[in-house]
Amino acid sequence: MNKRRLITSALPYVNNIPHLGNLIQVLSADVFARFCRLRGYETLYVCGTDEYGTATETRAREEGITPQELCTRYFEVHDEIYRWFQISFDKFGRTSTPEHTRITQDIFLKLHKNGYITSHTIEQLYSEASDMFLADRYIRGTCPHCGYEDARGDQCEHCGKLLDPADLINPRSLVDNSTPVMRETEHLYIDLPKILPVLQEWMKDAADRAGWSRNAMQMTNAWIRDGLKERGITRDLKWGIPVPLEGYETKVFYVWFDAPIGYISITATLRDDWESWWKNPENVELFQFIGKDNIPFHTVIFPCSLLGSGDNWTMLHHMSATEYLNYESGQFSKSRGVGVFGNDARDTGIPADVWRFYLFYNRPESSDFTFTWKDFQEKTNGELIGNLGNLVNRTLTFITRFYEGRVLPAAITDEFWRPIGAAQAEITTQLENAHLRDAFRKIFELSSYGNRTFQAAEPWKTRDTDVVGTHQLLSNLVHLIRDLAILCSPYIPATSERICGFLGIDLPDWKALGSAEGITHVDSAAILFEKLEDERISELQARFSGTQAERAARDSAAAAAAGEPAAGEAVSAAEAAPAAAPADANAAKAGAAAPPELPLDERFHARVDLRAARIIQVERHPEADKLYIESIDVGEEEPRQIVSGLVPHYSEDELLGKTIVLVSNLKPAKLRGEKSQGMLLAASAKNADGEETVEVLFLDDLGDVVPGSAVRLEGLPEPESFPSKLKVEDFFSMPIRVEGNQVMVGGRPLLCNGKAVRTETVASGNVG
RNA sequence: GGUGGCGUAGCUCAGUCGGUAGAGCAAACGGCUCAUAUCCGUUCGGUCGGGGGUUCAAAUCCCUCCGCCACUACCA
Repeated sequence: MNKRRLITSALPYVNNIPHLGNLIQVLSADVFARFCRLRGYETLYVCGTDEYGTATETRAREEGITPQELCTRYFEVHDEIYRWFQISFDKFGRTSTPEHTRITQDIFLKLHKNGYITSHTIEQLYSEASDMFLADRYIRGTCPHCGYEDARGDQCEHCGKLLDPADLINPRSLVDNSTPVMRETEHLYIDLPKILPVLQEWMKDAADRAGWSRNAMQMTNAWIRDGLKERGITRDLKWGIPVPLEGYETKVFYVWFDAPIGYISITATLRDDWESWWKNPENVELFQFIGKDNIPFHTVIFPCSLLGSGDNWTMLHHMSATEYLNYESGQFSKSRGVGVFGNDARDTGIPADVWRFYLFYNRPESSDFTFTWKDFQEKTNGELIGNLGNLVNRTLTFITRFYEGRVLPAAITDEFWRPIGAAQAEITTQLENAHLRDAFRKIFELSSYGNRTFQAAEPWKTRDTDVVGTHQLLSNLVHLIRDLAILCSPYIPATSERICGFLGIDLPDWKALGSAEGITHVDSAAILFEKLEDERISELQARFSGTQAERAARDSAAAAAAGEPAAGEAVSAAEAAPAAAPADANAAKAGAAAPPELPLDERFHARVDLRAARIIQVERHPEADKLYIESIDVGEEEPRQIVSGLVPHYSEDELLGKTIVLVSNLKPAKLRGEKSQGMLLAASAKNADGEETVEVLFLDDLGDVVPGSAVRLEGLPEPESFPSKLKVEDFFSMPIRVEGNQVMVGGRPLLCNGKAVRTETVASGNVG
């Protein structure tokens, strides 16, 4: 009677390592799949790496290996991480398989046959030398905006502007160094507007039947309301699925078209009867677990591909779209390497079940959630250990110690079990709806109920006066623990198995809930989890702060600066905060409320994040007389661009290679069209004739100043974080003075590397 | 710029169809000793981002402003 359940989680792009935020989707589907199996549904959970596309092709080219080799390498990284987290895939596959090619081409050909494919001719750069069209990234040339000579075709790394490769001056091919020419090329498009009526027909009952999350509905409706457009589905690449159509032999499908088809093809690599899952809507329900950034692809584009093919596909039933997991005061970021990644979680030595516990206890189900190490510690110690772990431990040790481990049969009493039955029914319903977090919290309420009962009955007092009654109470609790093991097992499977081991049973299925049979004896009991101690948490928090590049820099700096441990500490603490710039609510409130009351020096210190930075490139602003555009190294992964009005005062050579003081958390601005991510500090004074003297604050005389080092006021503690987008007015409202060649704010000298920042020519004046 | 989201207790988050603002943690106090300094109970704590509107009644619906985030755009 029950339908079979087909479960997917979003295919991770193979090119990078998943962080905790990404893992939530995979883990969510895992919990749901484990629950479905325990409830007796015939269940299939598939996932795998999404491998085709420009990103992997380019990366492989850079590393001098084939895309397939690159993908295999990364596939193994993914695979290993998911294994460590005990994800119970029926199949974790990949998209670079013959099955994938076959099914993708089949769907395409049917779309084509049904008139849902159009073609348009566009102009694109072409390499005559290599006889191929060039993807945007394979072209470099001079940026028309900033004059940078090595700008990439899709975006200039120097000024950050998005480019059309056709705009590049003197374009050249990265493949063969030839000069590409414009040539017409024809690309295929999927005609979404034409499929729309079919989509709407399907959506009419699909969405409310399965209760899509609100954000999924909103986004989908907004998409459709704003009008669907034809979307290009081909690219002039090699690493992809060939387009099986005459005249398109040199093209492949664009990765977003084939990626979701991976769900299907990966199933096909697992079993020959894959169509009994994917072309069987009468008997199969499809549950998809994704992040909210992926919603339209799964509710609009992919369904359109399937519907347009005309086959009788198993369509999306339930859509579970999680919100974002943020990290400490910022966001997880793959590109910047901020946060805790799958391999990091493993390297902490904290067991997978503890991570699973925390991620589900706080699953961002209806709004974003912020991961903090402190909260991780509190929830683990308080809830997982203090509540569940303690109930298991106190009950089992009690029954072992005072009853030789014997458990009474038929220990059911209505008073004890009725609330449990009600709670279990609720938990089951919530799990059916994939409300994984609410269900999990309810399970912990049930555990708390056990602790409360234990406490109220005071068996340590009654075991002599009411021998049988007390033994019965404990037996009841043992059966409750058995139930908790069942309920928890989708979330923390290894722990459930251990608990069952204590009880001398195999993990029962869902039907065993509420029964008093099956347990006669407690075999053993052991501590389930180690507490997370303060020192360990502080250590992890420090270790995983900042970007991965900063972590590496910190490690090497720590090694180098062995003689100055204190300074090393200060630097690492300083780097931790500003990298994760976006201020959390607390910091924002504090920042807004505090300044007027604080004296100038403290206010400045709390708000302005000054950094040492090295000028690595200087050039004139093409559209301004006084402005230089500098590229500077602030110890971050990417150099920053700043613009400063120093042309009348300094030549390019006088600036190049120098180390300056940067206001690093200034809100970025555009000066004459050029992005400026910060401001360098310079002192100025007027001489007797009214002429202005300007002196940039150089740090080169202060010894080896590492780019990115903090520049701080003397004698104030390092702030925990800074405002991320300090307004210019704010900054200028806090005057920096030079007095006696010493740079001061509110009477306090400015230090870098433990030495005072000094001027040479400007003995007194203002800095700005 | 467009689209969507978010802003609720010190912290992290719930709050359904408009009907007396909730939980957990933290803090303070009390109790217990089977248990990993664990557990149980009590208390404290909010101008629901600001302002306006609709309504007998607004965290909830409408308008507007502020702040933050994501996606997107030949915006700079």
